[in-house]
Amino acid sequence: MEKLLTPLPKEKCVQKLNAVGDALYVIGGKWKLRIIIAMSEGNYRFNELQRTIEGISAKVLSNELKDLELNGFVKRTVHDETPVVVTYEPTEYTHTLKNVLNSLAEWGTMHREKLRQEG
Amino acid sequence: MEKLLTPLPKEKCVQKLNAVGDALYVIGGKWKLRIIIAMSEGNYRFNELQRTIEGISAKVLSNELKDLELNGFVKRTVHDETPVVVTYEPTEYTHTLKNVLNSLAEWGTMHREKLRQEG
DNA sequence: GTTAGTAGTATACTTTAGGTAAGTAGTTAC
DNA sequence: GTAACTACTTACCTAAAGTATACTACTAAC
Repeated sequence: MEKLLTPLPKEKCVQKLNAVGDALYVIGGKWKLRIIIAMSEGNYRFNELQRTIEGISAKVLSNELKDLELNGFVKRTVHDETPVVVTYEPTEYTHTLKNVLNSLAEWGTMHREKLRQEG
Repeated sequence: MEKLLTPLPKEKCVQKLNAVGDALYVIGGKWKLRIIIAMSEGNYRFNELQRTIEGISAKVLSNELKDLELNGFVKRTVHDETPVVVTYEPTEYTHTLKNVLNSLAEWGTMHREKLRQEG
């Protein structure tokens, strides 16, 4: 069996695998990236996020927000208003995900279109 | 509450959420992207993949490969050799994930480095 | 004959992610 | 007073994912 492509050295491959593994560890799962997108598009409040992200329950949203906050992607603020308002905002660090989000959204759009054409 | 950024219209946001949702539906989960990377780096055989991808079991690898084949990311070939050799190769369609994989690997590397510095 | 390699499958069990539904606590409007 | 909004929490359940070990069946080397 000959190789189909010139592969990177094994070490490089493992490095890439580890990098992607680290990324998935913090932003993997069904909801995290969607929450980040919804936040980045101006949805800052709990119920606003829940309404925007179709299918997510309050429990899951609550848990995921805590997780994202812990990992430095979300800043939670309780405002002194009445009724109480809580906002969740993307941090500076979240903006480093820009390329990831854009390439994923772009690919998803292309894939969706491909599926649509194939029926 | 004023908006922090000028958000896209709601419709655009939902479109982006759906696109990412579609993407995650086929390439989400703990292993699929790692398998695609390992394959793309010249690991074509079952045990070779299992050795390269740390932590994956034969059962999971077997299931994920079937899934990836079904979705058009993997071409499975049984070779007439002795002992029997089976190869799993990335398809043309898999190459459309290039940007996704690169941006994710790049971000993961950066994130890993950040974690390392923070201890 | 035994060890090691090829590529898996089978079985059984555990863990975790996520889903469902209801409840809590406070405020405001009618 | 009661309905509806805010932002959640709690308890329970299920299905998917993961772990562990053993097993098949074939070949080659020692």
